[in-house]
Amino acid sequence: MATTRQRPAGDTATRILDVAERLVQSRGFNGFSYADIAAELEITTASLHYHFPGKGELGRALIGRYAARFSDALDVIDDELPDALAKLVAYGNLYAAVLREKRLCLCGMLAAEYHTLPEGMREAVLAFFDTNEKWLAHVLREGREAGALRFGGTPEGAARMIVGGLEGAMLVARPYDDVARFEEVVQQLLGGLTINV
Amino acid sequence: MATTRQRPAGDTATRILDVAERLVQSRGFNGFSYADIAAELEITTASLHYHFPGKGELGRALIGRYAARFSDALDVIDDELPDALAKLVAYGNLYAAVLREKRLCLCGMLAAEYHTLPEGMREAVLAFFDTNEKWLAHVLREGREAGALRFGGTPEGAARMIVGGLEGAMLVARPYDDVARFEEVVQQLLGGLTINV
DNA sequence: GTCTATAGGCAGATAGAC
DNA sequence: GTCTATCTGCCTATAGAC
Repeated sequence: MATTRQRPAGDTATRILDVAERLVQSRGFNGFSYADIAAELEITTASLHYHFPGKGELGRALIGRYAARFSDALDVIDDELPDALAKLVAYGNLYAAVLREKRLCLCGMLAAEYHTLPEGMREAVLAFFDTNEKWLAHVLREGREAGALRFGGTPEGAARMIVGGLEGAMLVARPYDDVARFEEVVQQLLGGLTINV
Repeated sequence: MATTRQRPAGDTATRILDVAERLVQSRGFNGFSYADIAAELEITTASLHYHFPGKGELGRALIGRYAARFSDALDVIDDELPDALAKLVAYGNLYAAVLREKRLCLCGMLAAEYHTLPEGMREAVLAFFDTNEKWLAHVLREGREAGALRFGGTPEGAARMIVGGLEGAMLVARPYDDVARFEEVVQQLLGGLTINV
């Protein structure tokens, strides 16, 4: 108990990012305003502009934090799970956890709004997908070489199918408020890659 | 040449829908305004409100027209193509045609913004997905019974994988402005359903 | 049907006091 | 760091003339 703490956890900038992140993932970047964040944190919009001068800066910070967190999760999966299929299942669970909070993947949402995003956010969205596809392609290649996975085409192609499949499954499942619908698709998707179909 | 025709095709309501449809599919429902449509058609926003009292009414009309057009396309596929795999390929081509115009599926875009949509639009979005999944499930079931397709799980589950996979592949491919990326995923996705993998 | 004019609200953003 | 106060612009929408 070194620091005197206000109601919610973290410093102001962190709390702003937390609220903004949830708003973007549930309503979209064009579906919320500084006023929404301010009201929830009981501060003024002027204070928000002190921490993040403009909405574009806030958006870039959001993607940066989200991508770093995701990247850490991939490292943990690599460290803790040996075989390829288990890694893919764990990867799918990352998405399922987001959907359970009635959110979309941050970058999936931003991909939909891509052409309206401020400069700087767009490149960050692409970098997120690039990182994910690269990680998946590596897992898929090793899995196929080890005889644990079977698929036609390149590992990169299969990686893009998985990213697209998971993003799309979230997109469609969320309006139904039905996580089972998502998990069913994941099973179908990964089942097509296992050796014993 | 019965009717005297202005510059663009169709009556005013149709032209409004055409422009609005493109704007929603490229920028999102929260990413355009009546002013955008008015400027493009060189009329005033007041005229827009004459044809569509509010943005919600416009949105509902957009989904209705889009769903009807899509449904017609499915009927054509049923009439013209006999075997299941050909139908699935044709189905994928419907999406590819949209992506080629740098758009998302109208209802895919609206699914992302789902929780910000006016009442009345949400149900229409769900109905669109329901229709598509039902059609796909029928094709998949018949294809499997005829020995043309092979997949684990239920036809409904496989149908949801296809809808999610196509929607997500579009979502991710569009920022890269790369239709080949989309087509690659479609091939991978449908390839997993054919008998000769 | 389309216009001018305008209402009323909310958006992102800034200056300057404390 | 957070506030009050304010600006400018855009948003959806309406009244009423033509």
